[in-house]
Amino acid sequence: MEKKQVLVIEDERELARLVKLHLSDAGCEVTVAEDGLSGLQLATSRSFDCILLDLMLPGLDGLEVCKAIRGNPGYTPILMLTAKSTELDRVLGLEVGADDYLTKPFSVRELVARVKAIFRRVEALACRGQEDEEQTLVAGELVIDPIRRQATRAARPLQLTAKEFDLLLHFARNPGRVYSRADLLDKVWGYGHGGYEHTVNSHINRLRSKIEDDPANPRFVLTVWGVGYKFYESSATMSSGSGAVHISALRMP
Amino acid sequence: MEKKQVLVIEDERELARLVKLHLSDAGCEVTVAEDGLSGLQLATSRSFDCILLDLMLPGLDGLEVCKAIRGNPGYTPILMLTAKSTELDRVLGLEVGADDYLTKPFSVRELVARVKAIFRRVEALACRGQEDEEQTLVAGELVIDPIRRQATRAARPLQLTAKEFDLLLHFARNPGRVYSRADLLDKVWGYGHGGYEHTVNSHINRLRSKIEDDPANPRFVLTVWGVGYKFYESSATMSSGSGAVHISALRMP
DNA sequence: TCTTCTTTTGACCGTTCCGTGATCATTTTG
DNA sequence: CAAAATGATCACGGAACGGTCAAAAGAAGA
Repeated sequence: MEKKQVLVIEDERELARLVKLHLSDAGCEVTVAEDGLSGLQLATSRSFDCILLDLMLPGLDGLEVCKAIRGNPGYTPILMLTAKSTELDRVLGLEVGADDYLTKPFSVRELVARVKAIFRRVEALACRGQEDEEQTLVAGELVIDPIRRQATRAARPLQLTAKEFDLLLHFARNPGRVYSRADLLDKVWGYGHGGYEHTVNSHINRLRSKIEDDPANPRFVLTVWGVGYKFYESSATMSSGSGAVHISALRMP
Repeated sequence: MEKKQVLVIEDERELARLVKLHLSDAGCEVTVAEDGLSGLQLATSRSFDCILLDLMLPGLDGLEVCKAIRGNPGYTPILMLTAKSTELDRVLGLEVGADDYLTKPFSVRELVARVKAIFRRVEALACRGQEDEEQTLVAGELVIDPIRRQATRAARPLQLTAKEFDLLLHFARNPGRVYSRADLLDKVWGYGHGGYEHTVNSHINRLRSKIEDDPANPRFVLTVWGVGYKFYESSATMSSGSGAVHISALRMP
């Protein structure tokens, strides 16, 4: 499984550093924003698996940031960090759409535990607890089952060849990420394969003809001019999500 | 690999002796200080790879020592030893800049494991570079994601060509720094590209037309007359200053 | 071995993008 | 204030790139 992407919006540098350190230890890829605005912009510009949000921020307030994030499509769990533990804050935080809540001072250990708990909850809902390698992937109306090596579109099974399937699987496991042809030759064909990069073209072409409605205007496998290809990344579905899981059930009681 | 230098600041002689023994076994060079003041003096007079610091010390308190060490230049990981696990470790993690903490009683085995973990982190940090390469950058309302090769302004994705994106990425990674056209040709086009410097003009122009509100009065890519170009540097005025982004603008289209 | 399916290679065409030159605007210098 | 130097803007042609299709080469199965 890819590293979990965590966004930390926190202006106290020392705390941010510490949190980043320990979340990295826990196997997360951490991005830090030091004020509300840049945090909000990051959150709306790309997808994360979890957002840690300080309530007290310079400039744009944490509550505002939270509201704004929730105003956008897609659902990312938000863990709020607050200075005071008054009932008002708590209610406010949850009302605005935070999933969990932590009051300062807290131990970093506890914070990491809460983040992990969030991931557990997401996985319990989204996945069926299978091995990551065997995880069935969903992207829009595409479903890719690595075990059966079977992909379907809108419940209709697709007749993909081995390379086509490997290609699609690799893309679907890394949505949004841009790969050069050389990268793809390495990852899908295997390292040190002296083949022509043009070969990739051909396979992309045939893959598109099978999975796209209109291969000339692809919706899944997109061309990045002068660089390579990338797979469509839906901001509305979760990275590991099976279908459009609406996670209001993720809220803590 | 050279032996790691560890400083142990601990007044209980028996514990200090035990810790020293096991850390030496683990291949560390251990120095012991028996009170806060001498520990602090040692920590500031020469460099260590890691500091074990007891919270309860005669004379100068552990917290004070930690703060004092952090007040000095340089960064040494600090592992704190605390007596009770209730309020203390919470305060610890936040207020002062400890990297990790252990609550007494602890097994020496665990302590050694923690110290090793700290060294792992430091090393991972040192031979890092990939993470920085992949870091998403934020500059005002611009967000630049190298992995996806996608830049957004106020959550709206920008359609940049390969060269335009590379140019922007190079600028964003070195904000405030002035580059001559020749520099940019070297860095973005590649060393030994016999092209005209005027080419850079053209690309800057096109880039501006895509990322600037008013390309004639650019806010991101600035001209330095007679020299070249530089990227805007966020200053203290950034969060509230000219980059007045309305939150409503951060709604996804 | 033969057949069939898959993969690779090659050739052609359309599109996009980059580099260049000409021209206009702005700043600096004398 | 004028001339010179530098930068901005724009349009165009060529080159690089990607898409497409078909044929050749290779692999798998009967």
